Amino acid sequence: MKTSRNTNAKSVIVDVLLQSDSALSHAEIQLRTNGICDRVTIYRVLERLINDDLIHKTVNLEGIVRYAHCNSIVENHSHNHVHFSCQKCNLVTCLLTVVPKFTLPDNYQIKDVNFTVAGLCPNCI
Amino acid sequence: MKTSRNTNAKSVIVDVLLQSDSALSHAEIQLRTNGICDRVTIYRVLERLINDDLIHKTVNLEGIVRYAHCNSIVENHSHNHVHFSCQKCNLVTCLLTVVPKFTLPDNYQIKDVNFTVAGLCPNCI
DNA sequence: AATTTAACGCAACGTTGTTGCGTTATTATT
DNA sequence: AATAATAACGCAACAACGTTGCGTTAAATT
Repeated sequence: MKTSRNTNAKSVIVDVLLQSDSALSHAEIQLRTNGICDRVTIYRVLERLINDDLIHKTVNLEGIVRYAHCNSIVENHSHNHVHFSCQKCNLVTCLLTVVPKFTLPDNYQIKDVNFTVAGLCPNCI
Repeated sequence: MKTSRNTNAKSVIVDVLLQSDSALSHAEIQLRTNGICDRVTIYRVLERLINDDLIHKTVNLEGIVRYAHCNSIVENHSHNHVHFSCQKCNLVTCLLTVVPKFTLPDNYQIKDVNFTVAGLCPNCI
């Protein structure tokens, strides 16, 4: 069985995400890790962290992928909350309390979800 | 005022989208238009069609952007329905009847929305 | 301390999307 | 129907994003 090892790159990237209160793109993470590792490594670490369920991935309306740390306080947490993408300051934030309600037709099997709402955040109104 | 002209590329691309019952990526549209125009033109036409509100854009969990024709039957239609992205057949379909309910905290101003649910569609279960 | 193998760096590549510019063709006007 | 204005086009070039292969490094286990 493949075990996930603890490496410098991994812990630094987790820290970067923990310290940020908005979701970060690969490029933004690369900036904040200050050349601690290769960009390919960042992609691979992010993939690993998603598998470990330490972070989750979200996509805004332009197709830009960002990553956010998971809410580790909640035990069996999921990622079905709304992500708000501000069109002015460009920050993407998790609205952990906003969980949309919907029901799919029969015979659809849900595995994952991405809810993004774009507009103006309170700071930019 | 800039008016949107009717061109061959535009009508062919609209037709391609009308004839498809799933949302299509730029690459998929390019294939189906069979070299009728340059790939840059496709991007520009798609942008125009979105402004004309003839099509809408959706992004799946991997950040792949796709386009779907709008439901022209409904007058003041919006695009707040769920898009289902099947992880097996890779088709992205509009579930026009599935409109999630949610309420944002105060002082958020919604401009646009993207709801994507990934999993297995009825054909692939 | 030695072994196993996950993780890494580097180079290379493919895809996606954008921009500038000269040319073409649609639409409006005469 | 001919002319004028300009939206749309093709082409070339480029930037950003993401992936893969391969030899090397360093965690974790024995």
